Amino acid sequence: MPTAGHHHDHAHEHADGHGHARGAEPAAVVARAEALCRERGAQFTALRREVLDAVVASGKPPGAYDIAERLSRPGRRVAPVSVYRALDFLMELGLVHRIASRNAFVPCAHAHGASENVVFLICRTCGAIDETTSPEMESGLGKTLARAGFTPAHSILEVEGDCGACRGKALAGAPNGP
Amino acid sequence: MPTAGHHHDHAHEHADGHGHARGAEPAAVVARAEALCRERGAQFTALRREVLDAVVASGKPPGAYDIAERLSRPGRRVAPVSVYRALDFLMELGLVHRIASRNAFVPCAHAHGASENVVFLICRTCGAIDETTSPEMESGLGKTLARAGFTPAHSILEVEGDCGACRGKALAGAPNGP
DNA sequence: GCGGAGAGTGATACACTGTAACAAAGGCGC
DNA sequence: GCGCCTTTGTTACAGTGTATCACTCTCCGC
Repeated sequence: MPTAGHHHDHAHEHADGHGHARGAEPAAVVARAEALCRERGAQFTALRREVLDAVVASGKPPGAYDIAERLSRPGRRVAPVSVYRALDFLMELGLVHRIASRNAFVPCAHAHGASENVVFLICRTCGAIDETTSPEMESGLGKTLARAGFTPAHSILEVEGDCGACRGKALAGAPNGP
Repeated sequence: MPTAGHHHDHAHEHADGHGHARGAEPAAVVARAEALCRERGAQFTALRREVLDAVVASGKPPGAYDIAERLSRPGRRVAPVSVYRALDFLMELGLVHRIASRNAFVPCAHAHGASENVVFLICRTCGAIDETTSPEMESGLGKTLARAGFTPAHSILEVEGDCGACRGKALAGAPNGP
């Protein structure tokens, strides 16, 4: 699908209170990116914008090579290494996260700067990756780390399972009852 | 270091109550492996034992290619693919875990079967990876997942930071006070 | 405008990580 | 022994990420 379809498979609205839309408007993301770039004296170049767009618009989190392919057309080849550089930059800005268990990238969906610890919900059925936070989890983890004498710098928490929408579909389609 | 040096860099004892030694005796690990294999009618072959030994004995969590190199000698080459197969097998048995953020493998250090959710503490200084559990974190996370309507299958939680020993050393060596 | 410095990109090559496919060897029950 | 399955060997390949160097572009001071 060469056209930027921007459809979001995960239809369940967030029930908790971290207040943000998962499939944020690309325009808003771009605006934030420009602000962050100004702030640090960096450039929000065409390539970086295109890579960010690709991550935001993609239905399922793309890999770096997917993005490279997506941005390449006859007459203009974008090498994976360029994509990696752009992704590194966007990750430093906190606009993009890397999913270690999938080698994929997702747009950051929370107002960055508040809490550094996020939880990724990876649906093994539809492949969508949702992002949320869990203050309770965080405090519990903090206690455990303190007990172990470990000073955390950053952490990754990725949960694989079934999102509400897919679980609903599976139950509706299955012959055996819930 | 071709000899199985089995030194453990992380000297801090666990303060919590999940009661197990991190650098478990290889003999005990092997015994458990044999029991698990009998249980499922699988074979605990020489290769699998060697791969398990390599993971247990290694000071820092090795990658698959490290293990392959370690097991290879002039006259006997162990291909990475063989190591991957052995590792997959050992992971199914729950004897080995994979660290997604490092592409490395660690021996499972807890009495497997109790709680499936473990926390990996990755020291960015000495590279050692400790494993623990956090029931508080788990319950907090469970609430968040329930709120989001997400049904978890399994999750990975990897915290990078400084272990107590390394942090102590850093403070002792640094000119500026704590 | 001009020129230098640094940021950003292109391009190639390479290292590292993991898997597919098929053949060969070994264990186990009969 | 024979058939069947598990396990391993071997080769080739796909996927992921980095190193290096050259080139372009932008910004900034002059």
